[in-house]
Parts: sequence; C-alpha cells; structure tokens
Amino acid sequence: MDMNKDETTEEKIKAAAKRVFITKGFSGCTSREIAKEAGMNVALVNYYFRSKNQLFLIIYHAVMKDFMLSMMDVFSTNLSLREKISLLIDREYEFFSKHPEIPAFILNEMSRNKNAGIEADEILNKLASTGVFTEVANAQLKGEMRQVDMVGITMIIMANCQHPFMARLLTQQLHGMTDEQYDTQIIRHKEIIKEMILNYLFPTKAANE
Amino acid sequence: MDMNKDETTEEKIKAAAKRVFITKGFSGCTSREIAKEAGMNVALVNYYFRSKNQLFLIIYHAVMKDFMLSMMDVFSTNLSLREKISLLIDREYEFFSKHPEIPAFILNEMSRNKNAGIEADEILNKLASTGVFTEVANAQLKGEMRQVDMVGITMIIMANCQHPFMARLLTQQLHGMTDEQYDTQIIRHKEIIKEMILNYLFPTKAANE
DNA sequence: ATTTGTTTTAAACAAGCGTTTAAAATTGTT
DNA sequence: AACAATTTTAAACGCTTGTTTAAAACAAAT
Repeated sequence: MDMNKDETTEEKIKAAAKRVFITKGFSGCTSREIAKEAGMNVALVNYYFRSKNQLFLIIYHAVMKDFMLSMMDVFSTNLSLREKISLLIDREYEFFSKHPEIPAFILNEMSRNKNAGIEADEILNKLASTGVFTEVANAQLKGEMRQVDMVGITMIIMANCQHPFMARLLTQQLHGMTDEQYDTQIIRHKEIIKEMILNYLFPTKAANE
Repeated sequence: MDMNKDETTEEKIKAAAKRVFITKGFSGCTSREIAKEAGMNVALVNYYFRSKNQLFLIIYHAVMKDFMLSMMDVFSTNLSLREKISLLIDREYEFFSKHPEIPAFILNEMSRNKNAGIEADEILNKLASTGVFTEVANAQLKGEMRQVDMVGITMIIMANCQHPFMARLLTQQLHGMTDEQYDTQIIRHKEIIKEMILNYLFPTKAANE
C-alpha cells in the first residue's frame, strides 16, 4: 500500500508488520500475510527478523513507546494542572484519532503475553521528574483538587479517552450509526468528557469553561 | 476444571469453549485446546458442533446476550432516572467483576468478524419500551439533566464501567500494583465514576449523595 | 569480465491446524 | 443375551503454519 520508493526493505517489512499486527493481532495473522502486505517473499521476513515473534516484539515495543510518550510531554509545559489535564485529553484524542486500533492492540497483546511488560519504571520516573505528582499533592492540599489518587486519575482519563475508539463498532451497531455519524460524535464527545472530568477533579470551577 | 458430574457432554464442551474463547479469542486457541479443557477427544467437539466456527458463534451470541441483558432490567424499575443510572453502574460493575474478560472479548471478536452483529434492533426496542428515552427527554426539558444525547450517555457509562476491567494489566504494571491492590482500587473506583457521571449528567445535585 | 558478498526467491521442511473417517466403547431395546 | 443406535476414540486427511535451505538475482569491487 505504501509507495514510498526510497524505503529500505527492512523498513517496508516493519511498516507492513505494524499495520497487520495492529489490526489483526499476533494470533490473527500469518508471516505470509505480512510478507504479502510488504510486497515480497515470506523468507525475507525471517531473513531480516529471525522469526515472527522477534518481529512482533520489535513492533510491540515501538508501538508501546509511541503510545506512552504521546502523552508525556504535556507535563513538561508550564500550564496549570487543570490546563495540563485538558491538554492531555486533547493529545490522547489526537493520537487515537490517528491510531484508533492501538489501545485494543496493546491491551490484547499484554494479556496474550503476560511477560511482555511496558518499562513502567522508566515512564514513572520520567513522569515524576516533571513534578506532576507534587503538583497534584499541592492542589489537593489547597483544596483546589478533589482527593483522588494518581491511579484513579489515570484510570478516569484513560477510560474516557481510549474506550470511544475501542468500542466504535459496538456503539455504531447499537445506535445504528454510520461511520460519518460516529466521527462527528466522537469529536463532540471529547468536549463532553473534558468537562465531566475537569468538573469532577476541580469541583469549584464547575461553572466556567 | 469443572467437576459437575451431571453435566451433559454437549454442555461440558460449551462451558469449556466459553472459557477458552473468552480468555484467548477465536484466533488465539485451537479445537484441540477446547477439547482438552473439556477433558475429551477433539472429534467430539465437531461431533456436537459441526465446526470450530459454529461452536464459536453459539458462544459469541450467548455471551453477547448475557452482556446486553445484564444491564437492561435496570430500566424496568420505578426508580428515578438518576437512581437508574446509579443502579446501572452498580450492575455493570457487578457483571464485569464476575466476567472481566467479556468486554475485550466482544470488542475484539466484533472487529475480527465485522459481519457478526449484535441484534441491535431488538435491544433498542426493548430499551424504548421501558420509556427511558422519553424519561431522558423530559428530564432534559425540565433542565434537571444535561443536554447529552443517548449515544453520549451510553459512551460515558460504557467507557467508565468497562475500561477498568479491560486495562487491568496495563494499569497494574504502570503503577506497580499487585492483584489485591487493583481489586480494592476498582471497588473504590466505582464510587468515583458514579459521582463523576451523576454530577455531570445532573448538575444541580452536585452537593449531596 | 570475473569474483565477491549481499539480497531475494522458490521450494521444501516438520509441526500443527480444522476436519473426517472408521472402528471401538457404550447405551438402550427387545 | 443379542442386536441396534448412540457416543467416544484413535488415527488419518489435506492444508496452512513458522521456519529453513539452496539456488538465483543483484550489486560492488577489482
């Protein structure tokens, strides 16, 4: 599908593998399918990446890193905590609009291979170094922010940002919506969850925005 | 694993298939694996259910029906709209606590087989006959409820009820939590999202509860 | 032009897949 | 007890899987 001519064979395989793995999952596709998507012989896939599993792990970790970093730099800004969360929701929606299958891909492959982790320490360290944890603690101490721990905050944001993209088919079928209808719905939905989350986390500011 | 002795062979296969399909997905398991889980020969699976796919479809539709009906009877009660939504969240959490892999199973298999639908009409009709749609319209007309269409309401509730169970592994790894820690977290989280959602949908009632 | 090393291919490999077959074991009927 | 029908099994079927092999095509260097 990709017509970029100055793309090396190895890159072509990785790009094809990324597309196929993300849409079908590891168990849902074959080596030959990836080779075909890349426009070449099966043996080449194993020539560059020793096995289907090795290739998968490379893709998996790359996708996971993209996924994690896509929302990290928000916390390096000078915005207020409220604005940071607002921007974070924007960023996640932006990312998932481009890559709607990634959240399901990650959650599925994590449960398929319980060993393949996520370098959690690195991420938490990077997050901690932005000072967002103390920022939250201070805001809660001052009473500006509701008393919800970081896990709870993370869960709220992830659920409302990821799920609309994961549940597209179910929701569309349930309400008989076309693709276009769901596209506009999901844009509207971003503002809904943003207001809902911010109003909850910062109770006093319920009126404005 | 199941030692119920007065269980017919057909039921044993279905029970085993349900366990295996739900945890591993259609592409992630084999006929022989299902037979082994049921404690019998591979051929028996095809003797009772012509093929792996036929067996899968039976399980899929049964699970889908359970999934849908688990939260339908809430709307047949005489509670207020606010209490209905509160109870709905309770019911979903209750259901997903027992069957945490079901949301991911349904979303995955829907995207794998875009044809396998969900009898949406039947569900919508059943929902409409409870009068919940007019109830929402009235509440919004009276200004008691925020102007969010049914799709938006559905999306909010589904996301916050389903995602915590789908993202267990990711969240646990991200925050370095044990199984027990996540179990208590998710119980606490139910109250968080309940307050968040109800405060958002019924703005004036923000103070009580 | 020949030789070298690299990239690509077609073909084959054993293993596992879903499925079928035919015989054995079991059950029910007389 | 003997027969017929049903249930269960072991074994095989053809096909696809991930992977390897050995030869072909290509590129670079002398």
